[in-house]
Amino acid sequence: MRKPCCEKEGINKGAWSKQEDKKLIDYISSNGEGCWRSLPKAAGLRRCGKSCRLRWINYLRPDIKRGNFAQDEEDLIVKLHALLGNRWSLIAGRLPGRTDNEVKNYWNSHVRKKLIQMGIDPNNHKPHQHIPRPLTSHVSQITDSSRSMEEASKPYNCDKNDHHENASSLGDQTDKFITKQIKNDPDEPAHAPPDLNLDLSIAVPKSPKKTSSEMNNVEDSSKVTEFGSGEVESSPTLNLFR
DNA sequence: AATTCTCACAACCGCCTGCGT
DNA sequence: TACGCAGGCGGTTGTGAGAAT
Repeated sequence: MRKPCCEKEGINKGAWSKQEDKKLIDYISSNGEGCWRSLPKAAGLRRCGKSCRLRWINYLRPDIKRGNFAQDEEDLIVKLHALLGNRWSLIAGRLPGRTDNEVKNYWNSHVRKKLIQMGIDPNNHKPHQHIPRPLTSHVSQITDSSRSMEEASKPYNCDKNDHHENASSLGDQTDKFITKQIKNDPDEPAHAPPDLNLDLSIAVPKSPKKTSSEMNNVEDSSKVTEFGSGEVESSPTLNLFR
């Protein structure tokens, strides 16, 4: 039997109040992010440490970008998802000011539907076999995506410093991993949109996480590691951005 | 105006990994 | 090497707001 991460009794759950937010912000401002387990008590919060961490990381951190996703952000999410699958934290790491939870929610509520409407299976980024694709709208959307992608790539190019700053803080492994996938295939240099800032150093993640869900997704993982010679190569969503 | 439905998003839960002992 | 703990991650659920009937 697994021990609970914290005592359940006397612990608040659900939405955070402004007072709670303030306590958390005040505490972290003066003490920094420390031991999440002991933080609630020290900060005078009746919350689980995990809950505090989540609240801080996803909503209270000063560098969080709130609001709608820009078209370029959306395009980037699609591309990264084609590369990485449901590795939301890695994807979020490429989106300055965005959190994994936010990216995940956005994917599930917006992007998934959009891809499905376009006749693309959001899980593998391949065309649905049995869902008839509305040709006209599909084409128009592709055109639109291609167009927007050109624009989308610009900010990442222009804002390289900003992006790099973010990337460096979010783990070289992610960057190295992505870069490897892209550089893996010398014959397909256009996997990453030319202007997209996926220009990162090379390395293989030392121990790719194999969660149970990923085990179910072995095919997917292999696609990622074999990117360039595998099926992702023909990913329609990636094709959209070529 | 009231009720039902749908959607978006905040938050929780359980599992996994890394690290210290 | 084995074990326990803390942090991190992804999947899922709960809930409130707005739309539709």
